[in-house]
Amino acid sequence: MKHAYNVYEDRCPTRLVLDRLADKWALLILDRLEDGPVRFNHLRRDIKGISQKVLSQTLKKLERDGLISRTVFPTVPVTVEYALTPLGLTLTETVSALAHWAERNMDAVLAAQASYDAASGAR
Amino acid sequence: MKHAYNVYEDRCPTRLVLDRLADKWALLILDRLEDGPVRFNHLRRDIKGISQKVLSQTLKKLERDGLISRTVFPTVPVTVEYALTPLGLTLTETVSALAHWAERNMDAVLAAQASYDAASGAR
DNA sequence: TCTCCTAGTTTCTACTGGAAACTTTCTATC
DNA sequence: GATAGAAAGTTTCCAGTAGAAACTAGGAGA
Repeated sequence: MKHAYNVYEDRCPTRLVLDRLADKWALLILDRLEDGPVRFNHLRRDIKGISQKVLSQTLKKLERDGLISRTVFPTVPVTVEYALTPLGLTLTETVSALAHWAERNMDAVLAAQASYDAASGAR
Repeated sequence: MKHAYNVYEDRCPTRLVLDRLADKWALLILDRLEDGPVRFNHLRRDIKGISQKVLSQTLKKLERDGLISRTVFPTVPVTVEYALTPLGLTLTETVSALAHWAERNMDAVLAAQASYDAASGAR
């Protein structure tokens, strides 16, 4: 198994992937899809604060990268379902680890921010 | 163990943390610091393509969040060393998993992009 | 007929990223 | 003595992107 790729290199294509993953909304979408397929407006409602534009842009990018699939059902008002691909599935463990690290360590981060702000404010 | 925090909620402070971690440069910096303290210009040289402005901004934010520490040595031209804090250390496993997922799965992503572009280009 | 549902696109503004130049303090070199 | 270089940034400018809100389209239901 050769590892010709190196995230520290500029021109390296892994930078493009890292750019995609290093996106708050992309992480939340991937994490939300972990439990099964979800429709557009359902995602929109679940992921509080995301706009329709950014949701559709992000979904399109994730689909292009082969991380999620888009299935259209010709129902009455057309239904579109998004789901993780096998490739996307290999990512969710890492992604949810990141999201839940934030939940677990929130208190420590808030405390650090408070003491940092107190120190620089007193300057 | 209470989990009052939820990344899917808008106003939730975890969103702030997720915003910080969902940053290409922050991830690369944390990953680069995993092996020990590094100086400013050393980081700048190692992480190809980062600008001085963004490097200093990102370091400042990570320091504020308590993930890295900044130590100034009053040497001839002043030397500044950045290192992971214990809190930051708890993140590196996850962060490097993300960075190296990109390296491992690059080929699959590039293939997916190519077939996606071929399909939509033929439309 | 009026309104809501689906899944988006469009428009506008405000913020942020990246490139390049400038700052400051000291050492070493010509 | 003047010049250049290295450390760690800050400042300036421009372009691209995020977010908010309105608009599209084609039915279903009151």
